[in-house]
Amino acid sequence: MRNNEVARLLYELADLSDYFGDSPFKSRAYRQAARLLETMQTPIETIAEQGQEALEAIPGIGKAIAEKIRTYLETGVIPKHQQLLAQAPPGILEVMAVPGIGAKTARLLTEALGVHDLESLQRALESPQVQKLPGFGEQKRQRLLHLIDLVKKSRARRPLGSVLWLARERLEWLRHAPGVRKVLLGGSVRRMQETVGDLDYLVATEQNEAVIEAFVRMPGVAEVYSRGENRAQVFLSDGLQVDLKLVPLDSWGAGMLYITGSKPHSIRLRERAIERGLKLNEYGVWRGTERIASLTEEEVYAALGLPWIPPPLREDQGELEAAEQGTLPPLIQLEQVRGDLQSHSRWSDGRSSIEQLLQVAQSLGYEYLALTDHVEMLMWHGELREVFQRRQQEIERLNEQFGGKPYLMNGLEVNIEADGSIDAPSDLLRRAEIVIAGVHHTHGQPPEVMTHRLIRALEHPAVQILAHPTGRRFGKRESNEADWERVFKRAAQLGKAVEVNGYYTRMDPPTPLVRVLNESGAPVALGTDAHVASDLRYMELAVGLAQRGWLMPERVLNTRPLAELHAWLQSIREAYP
DNA sequence: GCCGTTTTCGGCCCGACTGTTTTCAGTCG
Repeated sequence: MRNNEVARLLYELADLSDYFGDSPFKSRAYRQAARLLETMQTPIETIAEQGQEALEAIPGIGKAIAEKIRTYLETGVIPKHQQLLAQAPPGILEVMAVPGIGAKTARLLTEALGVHDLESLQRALESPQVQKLPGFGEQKRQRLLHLIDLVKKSRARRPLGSVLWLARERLEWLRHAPGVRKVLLGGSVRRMQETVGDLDYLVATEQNEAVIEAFVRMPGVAEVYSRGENRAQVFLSDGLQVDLKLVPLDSWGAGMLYITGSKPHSIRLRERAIERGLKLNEYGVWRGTERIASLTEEEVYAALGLPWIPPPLREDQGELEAAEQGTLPPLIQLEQVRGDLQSHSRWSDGRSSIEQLLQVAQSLGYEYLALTDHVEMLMWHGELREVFQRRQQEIERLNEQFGGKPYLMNGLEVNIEADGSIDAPSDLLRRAEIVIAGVHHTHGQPPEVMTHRLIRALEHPAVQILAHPTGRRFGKRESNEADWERVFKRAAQLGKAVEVNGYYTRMDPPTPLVRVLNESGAPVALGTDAHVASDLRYMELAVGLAQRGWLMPERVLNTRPLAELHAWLQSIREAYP
């Protein structure tokens, strides 16, 4: 699947187009097409095979972009992109990535001072000549010098799970700051997007100055990028950007909508307002100078003729159409989850004891917890069957001691070998209460090979759940490629489940594939893949991801009471003598 | 560059902040 690489090129083309002063609507079109590609479930090459007309049929892609995509897939380059890249200074895209340097400023710096990358930008800013440029004063010079360091430090998006809980601590800190009436953590975090570029907070207040002052003095702030009456932006010492937006209390709902985004969702809503002779901004919905809605999100959506749309769906991925037709799905909720279907203890590579896992599961109010230690790692503790036996005894003892609250399931996670076979002996597979299978080595096989491998694993009679389907790890490994529609459909035919994995560096499958999984009809297992007891909190991430994939509670195994879950496991087990 | 039961031409979301400016362009979310 080459969607992401085509998208990256289109983003670059957009920046280059801005740099050379082309119409801003042209770069907007490039960026929209790029975003479209990133969120598409179907490989763009599959669509391109059906001809250029098929590409042009995608809304947002017209003749010119279709032609570029087709040429890229055939030749590996987009001529226009190559041409602009050759004409532009080599490192200009990283220069334009510095906050505060856009296309115009970059162009000016290049033409006047030969700036072509971060190094030459730094030298130019340290030289006296820069202040002779129009619009370049001492303040701007200092500010940009600071920001270069920040860019070098870290502007990459981070996994949601690595910032979510810290972001909430900051939320509580803000809640108690003087003058704060209401506070919300919005942006991609509220939408439960798998990665986060910055933190966005909304505060309702009548004391703007006091709140802004508290915000920029918050612990961990390294750099104040901007501060005004109604908003401020800072960078933390680790490079993370944090934005604050202030609204009056009576604009709370409109403000929530604004701070939550996503941008394409907001733009669609504003266009919708215009169609109705209205205007939408962060202060409300307006008919002329009269404000007709603003207090709650529900009210604002209603003024635009729509029901409230849950934040994880606000991506302009069909949610507005569904809302209009009244077909928004009732999404799975965290409170409906009765247990966790993947966890690891010290019996394999986990760092908590089974009892520690149990205690956290109990504090979460779970009915059950599946212990799914890696079968090949049990051997670290001795002879495989003997270890399995001792582990089973410990599980039974704890179930007795705690009265089955939560009930511990004696499960196993097994490897899917390169050819799709399963690495565990059949007698152990029969004794395990739940068996999940995942790819842990030989990643990156060709899609056809991986497709057969996963389908063969699903067809193994002992396998009940396909774990972390694509194998991606943020910052380490891209998703494996396969014909996911076929894999998930096969799972559905077999009545077997596919996992939505909430471990913070996995979040697997990615959102677009959760949508494919949703369409397939296969049962879904939510698992945290906990390796420490506290990791069990990642269930929230699994649920968020499931919501982004439009999953409804009845599709999710974890919403079932233990007896029903056992019945489902048994129904699959019966085919395995 | 895309798009169209008002349009195939003329639109394309809306507002805040910065820095330097004698009223605003550039940038960003």
